[in-house]
Amino acid sequence: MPRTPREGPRRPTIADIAERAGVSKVSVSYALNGNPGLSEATRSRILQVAKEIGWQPNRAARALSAARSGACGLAFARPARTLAYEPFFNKLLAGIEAALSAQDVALMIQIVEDTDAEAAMLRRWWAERRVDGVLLVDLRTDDPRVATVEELKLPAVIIGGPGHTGSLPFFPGNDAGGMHLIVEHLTSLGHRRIDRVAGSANFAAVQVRSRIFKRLLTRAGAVGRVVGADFTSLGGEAATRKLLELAEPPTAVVYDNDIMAVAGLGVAQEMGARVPEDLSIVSFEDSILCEVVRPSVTATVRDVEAFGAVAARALIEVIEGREVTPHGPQTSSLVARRSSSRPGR
Amino acid sequence: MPRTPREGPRRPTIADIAERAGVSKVSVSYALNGNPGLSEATRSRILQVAKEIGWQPNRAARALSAARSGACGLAFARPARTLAYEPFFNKLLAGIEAALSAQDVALMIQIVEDTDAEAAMLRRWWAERRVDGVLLVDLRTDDPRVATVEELKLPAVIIGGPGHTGSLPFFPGNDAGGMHLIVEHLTSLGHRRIDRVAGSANFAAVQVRSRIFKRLLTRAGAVGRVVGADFTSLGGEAATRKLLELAEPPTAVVYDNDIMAVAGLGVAQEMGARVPEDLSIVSFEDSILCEVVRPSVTATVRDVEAFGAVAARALIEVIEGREVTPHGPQTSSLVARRSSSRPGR
DNA sequence: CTGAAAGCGCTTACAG
DNA sequence: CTGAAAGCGCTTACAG
Repeated sequence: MPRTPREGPRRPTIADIAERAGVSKVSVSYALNGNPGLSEATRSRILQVAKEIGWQPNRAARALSAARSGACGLAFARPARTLAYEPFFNKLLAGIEAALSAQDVALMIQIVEDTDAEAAMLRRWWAERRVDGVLLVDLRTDDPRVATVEELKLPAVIIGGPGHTGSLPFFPGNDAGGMHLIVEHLTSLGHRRIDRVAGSANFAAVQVRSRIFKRLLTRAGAVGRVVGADFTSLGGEAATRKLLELAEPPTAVVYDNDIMAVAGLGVAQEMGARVPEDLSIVSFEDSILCEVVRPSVTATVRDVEAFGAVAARALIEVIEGREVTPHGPQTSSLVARRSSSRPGR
Repeated sequence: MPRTPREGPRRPTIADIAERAGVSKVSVSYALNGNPGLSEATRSRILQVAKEIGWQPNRAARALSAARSGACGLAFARPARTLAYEPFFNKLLAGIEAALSAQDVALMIQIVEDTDAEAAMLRRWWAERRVDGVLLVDLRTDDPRVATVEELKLPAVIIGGPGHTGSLPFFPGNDAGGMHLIVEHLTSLGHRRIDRVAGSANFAAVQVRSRIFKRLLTRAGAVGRVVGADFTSLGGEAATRKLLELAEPPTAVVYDNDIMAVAGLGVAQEMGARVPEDLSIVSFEDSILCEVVRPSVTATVRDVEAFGAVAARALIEVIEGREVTPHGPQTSSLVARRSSSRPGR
């Protein structure tokens, strides 16, 4: 006895449309794809029938003949343990997703441990024709993904940069601008000893921030040290402790993300520092974390959703072989909250 | 001039394998799919060649002939504004993703505004043969998705329940158990007036919690009111304000998620209530938010990642037409932090 | 303006 | 144990 698969309603094909409209399958295909060479009357009749019977393209068939999957991929390299809390990722995902689905492109996602695993994943997606293009996030300074997509000629767009982007189009996250806002905020409050707890050093964005941070401090006649951490709360705590135990502790600390900033705040308070009187704290990247702690944390804000949407639309351009219009960095702003004030009061 | 598509390396097909191995394409297909009826020698030679030339199946071709996409879908109904902060979603996603990719199944995701849009999306995925099955999360009491997948006979698994699950397999999130832990914690501390700030009333899980909450209070000889909110910080704030302004304010409040709990904590403190001396606060659902605020917030914890993985594996069973082994609720535990103590001290 | 043919890369019966 | 045929549902040249 042949196995009886679950049936469910029948899914109409272009053959059904052709039959009902009294034309060939080819004409149906032409009408559906807006191909010229069909009378307006025929075309609209076909489209009418397609709508009536609720036809939707079989994606596999279309992909096979058109050599296009109609999907884009986002492989996200994060150690499993850092996954729970990711406002940046969520917003980015929402923006990408919205832009893609508006153009009827699906999004395929995969979470991997590191960028090497991600490069392997990209290779696999390519080999399986699963995706027409990919978005690359969290660009590293020595990033295997760039060479991989270049080699495969897989359409790709980098969310991040500049630097280390190879020949790929990239969308800078305004690291320089954000850092500028923060240093300006603190120096104008009177701070002259500003330290920074940086994210993982192999992130391209972190290097950009480090460079601009030094330059801005010098220009403002201030001094500052940079302690490396890894974007986690534990890293933020350890780095903060180290800084506050120095002979000449800072009057302000800048953190490369919200989670380290909030962790640093907790440690500072435990060590008896009053925030902001003894120590000002500023986070590069806003989130609800910065809002709910006491004192609330001053932070830079950027429209991450829009950022993701712009990059996703650019990827579609690349896939369709069009030129990508170069895009300036995201605009940032600074939300001054209770964790920053004039030093020593 | 024909457009020259970007070339890149060539992707080998089973025809290439067949040629190099000196067999027919059918034999290759048999070998690749572990189909019997091939000598061991032939099979291993074919697999060897496939590996050598780096063959990967063309997913579109396989999907078209096997009527299987090799992908599952997760459409996530959330108003855009609540998207930024979602530890539960992130953990669930990580668990689902890990389980699926371990079995070589891709994950397709889509973010939509509400469950009606999600039902429409499911219908579309089905019509396009984009997915072989779907995961349903955040089950509502009047959920259009259940009827939709039943009608389409689209394999589906519900993350949540019991109740409102129709004929579909479901994986309960242990709402009863979590609530039990919380009420037990508070009553054993001596609380007798325990209120609750509930999540959106149309969530099936919220209704389960409400029912068990009442029952447990009665059994413990305690009293309590339930104020509805919507899982957002604004909702949590308003509800808390309302409760604390009552003639007989509670000595403890239970919140249906971390974000409302933390928002409630802030409001309570602003209103002059000392936490936990005047008011104990407990969150149903732990997250870093509960850890970073002062006082830190007592919360119930469950292994959301494992939860997602179990459900995803069950979906694969359903897709393959096997019986789904019924699964008990997740195990929960309670992390007692600083926000809860004996009342009135 | 319209249609018959070929093909995308696989899998699934079926015959030897 | 092995292979030739047919077909999945589309699209893409090409001929009328």
